[in-house]
Amino acid sequence: MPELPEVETTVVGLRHYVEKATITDSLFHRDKIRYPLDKAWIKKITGQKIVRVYRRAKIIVMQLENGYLLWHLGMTGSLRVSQPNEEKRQHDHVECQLDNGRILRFHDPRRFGYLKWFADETSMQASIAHYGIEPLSDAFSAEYLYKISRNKTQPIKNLIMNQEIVVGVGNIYACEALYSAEIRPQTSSGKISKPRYQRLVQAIKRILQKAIAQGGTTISDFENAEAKPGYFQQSLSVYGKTDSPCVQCKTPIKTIKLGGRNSFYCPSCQK
DNA sequence: CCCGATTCCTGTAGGC
DNA sequence: TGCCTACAGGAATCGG
Repeated sequence: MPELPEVETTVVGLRHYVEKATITDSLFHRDKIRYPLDKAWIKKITGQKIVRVYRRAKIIVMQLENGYLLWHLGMTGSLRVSQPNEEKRQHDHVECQLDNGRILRFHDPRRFGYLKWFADETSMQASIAHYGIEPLSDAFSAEYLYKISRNKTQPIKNLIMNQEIVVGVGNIYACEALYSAEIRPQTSSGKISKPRYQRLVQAIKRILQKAIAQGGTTISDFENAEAKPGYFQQSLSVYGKTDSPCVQCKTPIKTIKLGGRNSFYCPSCQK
């Protein structure tokens, strides 16, 4: 599931091939993925140079000369740059031909991802205005989480996965960070002390940074801009490890459902 | 306001 | 071996 590290890995990989390249043609192979793909966008983006590529939350933003393309990878999406001679694959829903010969391809078997086009910065910004702060910024601190969580009974895992509070943390990294911080995922966020939030914030930042350095996590679908998998799955301690011995204490890893999502934790290490 | 349930979707895994 | 069902979940939306 693409979370912040996978999106960041994709953006860094894309940059080299697509920044300063011009879109010469595009193909939409479906009427919609998560949201409708408007064929009128093709005319708008043809002939446009890709000025800049960056990440905001789990979104890949491509600034064009006359607007913005926003890509979301959803659950199983990837955005890659194919060589001119590479065949299109099944589930490649969007293709953009670039003037350097490469082809930008959006691949997404489950189609939870999306592409949106905006004509100006104001409308683009409005569409992402609900997003919270970036976890790798200085604004993401123990003080911030402590303050925002007072009087909340919501489980801490749900809180840190709430994209209106902090962006980019999904199921995998939420589980891993809570394990590292020795906090059970179901703990009431309002009952967590500031020192424990300090541990959690540091764990989130450290794990996200390490995962970026390892090119993200590939469980089944994720591939980077060059169609290569990540390596962070080797460093996972609890995610997907139901009944496996905890790497610290050998206690079997437990699974519970929180907010409809599987949550993995060590009942001995995490309190 | 806040919570959980539902929806979108297909590849994969497990049971029989 | 093959068929069927359950499950995975990001995020928008809906209902209590």
